[in-house]
Amino acid sequence: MKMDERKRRVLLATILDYIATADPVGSRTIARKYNLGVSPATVRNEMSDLEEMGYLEQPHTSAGRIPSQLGYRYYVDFLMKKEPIEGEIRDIIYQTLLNRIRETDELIQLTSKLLSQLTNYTAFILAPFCGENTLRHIKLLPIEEGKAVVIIVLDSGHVEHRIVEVPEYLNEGDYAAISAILNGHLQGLTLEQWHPGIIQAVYRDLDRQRETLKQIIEVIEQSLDYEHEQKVFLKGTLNILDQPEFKQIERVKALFELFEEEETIKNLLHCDHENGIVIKIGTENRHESMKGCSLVTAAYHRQGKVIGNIGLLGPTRMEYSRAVSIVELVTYALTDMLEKMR
Amino acid sequence: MKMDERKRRVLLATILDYIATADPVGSRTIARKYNLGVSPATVRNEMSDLEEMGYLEQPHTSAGRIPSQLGYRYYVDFLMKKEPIEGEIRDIIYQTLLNRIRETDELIQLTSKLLSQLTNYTAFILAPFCGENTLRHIKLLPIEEGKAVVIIVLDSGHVEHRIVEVPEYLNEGDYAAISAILNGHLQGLTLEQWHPGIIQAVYRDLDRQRETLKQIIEVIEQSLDYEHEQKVFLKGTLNILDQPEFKQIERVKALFELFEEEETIKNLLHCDHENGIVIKIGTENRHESMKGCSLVTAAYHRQGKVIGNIGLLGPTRMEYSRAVSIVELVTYALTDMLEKMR
DNA sequence: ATTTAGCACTCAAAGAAGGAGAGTGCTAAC
DNA sequence: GTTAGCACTCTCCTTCTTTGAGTGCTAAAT
Repeated sequence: MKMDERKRRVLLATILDYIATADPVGSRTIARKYNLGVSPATVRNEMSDLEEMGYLEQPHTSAGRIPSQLGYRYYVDFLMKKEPIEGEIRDIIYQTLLNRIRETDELIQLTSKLLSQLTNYTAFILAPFCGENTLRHIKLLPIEEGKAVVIIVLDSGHVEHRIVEVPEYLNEGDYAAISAILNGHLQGLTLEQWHPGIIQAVYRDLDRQRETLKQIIEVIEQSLDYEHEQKVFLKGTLNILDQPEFKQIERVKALFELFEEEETIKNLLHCDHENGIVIKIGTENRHESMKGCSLVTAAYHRQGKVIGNIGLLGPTRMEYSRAVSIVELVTYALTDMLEKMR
Repeated sequence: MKMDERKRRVLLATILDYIATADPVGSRTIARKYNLGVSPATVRNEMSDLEEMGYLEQPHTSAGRIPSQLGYRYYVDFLMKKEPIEGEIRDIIYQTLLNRIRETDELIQLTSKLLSQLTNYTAFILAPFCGENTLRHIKLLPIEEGKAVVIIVLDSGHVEHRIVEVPEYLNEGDYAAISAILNGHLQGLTLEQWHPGIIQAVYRDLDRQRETLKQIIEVIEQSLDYEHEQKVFLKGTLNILDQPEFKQIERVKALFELFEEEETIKNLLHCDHENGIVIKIGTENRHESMKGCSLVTAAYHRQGKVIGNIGLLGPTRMEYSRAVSIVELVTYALTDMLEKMR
């Protein structure tokens, strides 16, 4: 069977109506509301064809039709028009974010909240990945007898501190010496560039403090490694509860449990964004609990390189056009803001 | 009407059975399962009396009885025996926590997770409050052109860092000078002890860097103030979904929304713990969304002073005896751990 | 004066029966 | 190719009935 213009119009009308009402759509409704200029009977024939082609399905005979996963896919790929987003929303986004470009984490936090509020779906953001981290600067500062804090400054500009235990007899000179030696050996290196020789060189230069050095090296390692991990920000989970397809607690629970698995979320968001936004519908997400959910994902950039991802999760019946427009807008805004923070 | 021994036994049996099954309890069940040595008819009379006294209620005539809020209250105050907790659980608690006494936040995080896992309810912990924070030490370190990090060490041992923008022309001497001046004026003071004179003194000593100082003073202020705020740790929210009383999405949503209001949670947990554990049943929590929920709370101490609270939230039909025992155990363990961390 | 057996009564939950309504598929006419 | 007409299907809603658990009351037993 071949797709023709009228079939496309019927499919589009069915999908739009179902997205708006969540009720199976009948031939009468379509003929009346979406003035196609044909009678319900004709629409009926077309719908029957569309069902045979796999784009529509019937919950049971004598209910209307609902879009199948394939139907949504066709819609998203060929029929959907991007919703023109009012300048108002663009303004809201920029105004909300512009005042908060001090700390990356805070910015991401805010962006994900904004995204979920604008759409009433659930927003994910993968925090910016700054490539292999190299160590710019280390400093060991005393805080009290037996305790010190290691300040770790990464090349990305990220700063971190960790508390370590140190011998009580250390004096100011010792602190300075330890800092200097660590800087001397480790500055400018990524974790991958470390090798036993370097660590041994550190110990050789200051063997008296072997125990302390060991601890510090460990926290630096953790820190380089940790920053290498992309944090996941998640907002608007409760929006799910407003969707009629999530009336049964079991589905909600399954999904919420999924939300707690960071690794899974990352995998869901990591896909090929060469050509911009990617939409994954229902089982395309390859995850039992995601059945009935769609995910709109995008990537944001720095200097032309992908550094993080944005995701928006809703029911398969989600308002794709609006979702895509807003995700796009938020992605641009975030890219902008991160550029400004440099 | 007077409470007598047999009434108490009937009430206890009803409550225990209802807690175990979540089904209204009939006279037959009680007479049979909880061998009181009397016939169902007698039990029926007693139950009727207990209903009149307000301890039991009927969902409808010809259902069994369920405990009223007052019934639970009587149970908790007079009938409940603490469940003897096996040493096994004590061991689990200590083993889990002992390896993690490096960072307070991590310890609290882990403790709340543990509490929720052991009980299958939702666990809250208010992070330790360390009294008015005084500033022990400040240090300003350069990180890159135009950026520096302020390291703030509080008297509680807590360390924090914040990034500030600085003029690009600052040299090493300037950094040292700024650090020294700030330390000189602000060391050992709480936020309350700050006054305009002190701030002016800082500016007088280093007026050239007025802009930088202003920023730094602001972050110190934030930091002292922020640490003054008690963070709320929340774990096991999804456990709620396993309870039959939370079949309707609306109730779940109301409760989850409550969970996002930190202030409200704090108010719920802050109550008079002079005599140990406090149990608040249903509307005793004075919060619409908490209808049908009970909260077992406790306080943990340092040097005899309350520094934080622990809460466990379940349905009013919760296993109070087990909950209380475990909350008690976890509270002791946490107090212990924090003592060791000093 | 309690306790208990007996029995009528009540009520929710579960099932059965019967429209109503929305929607379909097919056929025949346009 | 399109459409009117019509029989048919299936869910949903309502109403009715049945079932069973559990009660409350009364009168007899202890």
